[in-house]
Amino acid sequence: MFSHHHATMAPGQAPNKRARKTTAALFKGHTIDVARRLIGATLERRIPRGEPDAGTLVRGRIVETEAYLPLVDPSCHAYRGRTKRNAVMFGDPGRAYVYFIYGSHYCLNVTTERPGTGAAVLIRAVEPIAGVAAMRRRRLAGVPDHRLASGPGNLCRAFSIDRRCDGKDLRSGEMRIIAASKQRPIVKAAKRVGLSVAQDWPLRFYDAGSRSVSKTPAP
DNA sequence: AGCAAGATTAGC
DNA sequence: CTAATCTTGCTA
Repeated sequence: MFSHHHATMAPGQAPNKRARKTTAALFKGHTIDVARRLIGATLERRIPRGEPDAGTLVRGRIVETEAYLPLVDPSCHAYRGRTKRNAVMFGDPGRAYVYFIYGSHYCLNVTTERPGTGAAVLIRAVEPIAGVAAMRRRRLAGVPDHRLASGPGNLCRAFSIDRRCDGKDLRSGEMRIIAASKQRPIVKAAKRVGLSVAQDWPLRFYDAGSRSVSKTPAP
């Protein structure tokens, strides 16, 4: 079916040195920089076997993120130390940290900072690029294309992301993030959503020109 | 073992 | 504005 020279290369991965290098650099540096840099990057996922649309490549352009800072941020899941749930936050950067919330939703994060330091960036919304039909099948009827993966829970639903994805390396494989190759969009900052502490910290970043940015609750 | 809270969402 | 829904982590 696929003929790759390297066994670790995932189907659909560009065998391009420059692209790989840029992608590796995506997760380096401070959490806030990573959060900004992720705007305009591509989230890509291959729908797992045994599910509807298995094998389909689903893709979206990241348009909204939130930074959860190391050490000083009381709203960061790592703030009160390492637990079973947040363990991957304390591991290597560039991994998926996926958690379950409110009894029904998953949220996808990218781990940041060096091993031993817990921090992450929440991916809040992507603009669908490919696999729109597969996304739609997972979502409620009547949702317009541009809102299929808008909001962290909706995004995970559309991309079939759940706790099985926790700890996965996002640089390659069936779920990965590819750095934006061309120009970066205008990135604006705002308060993070849904918090009870550190509510005013301007650590939410979004593409001001995208319709796929999530609708935020009124202040 | 029991319990309260939660990085959300859809529906009224 | 609020109910839904259940895992996690903390306390006893």
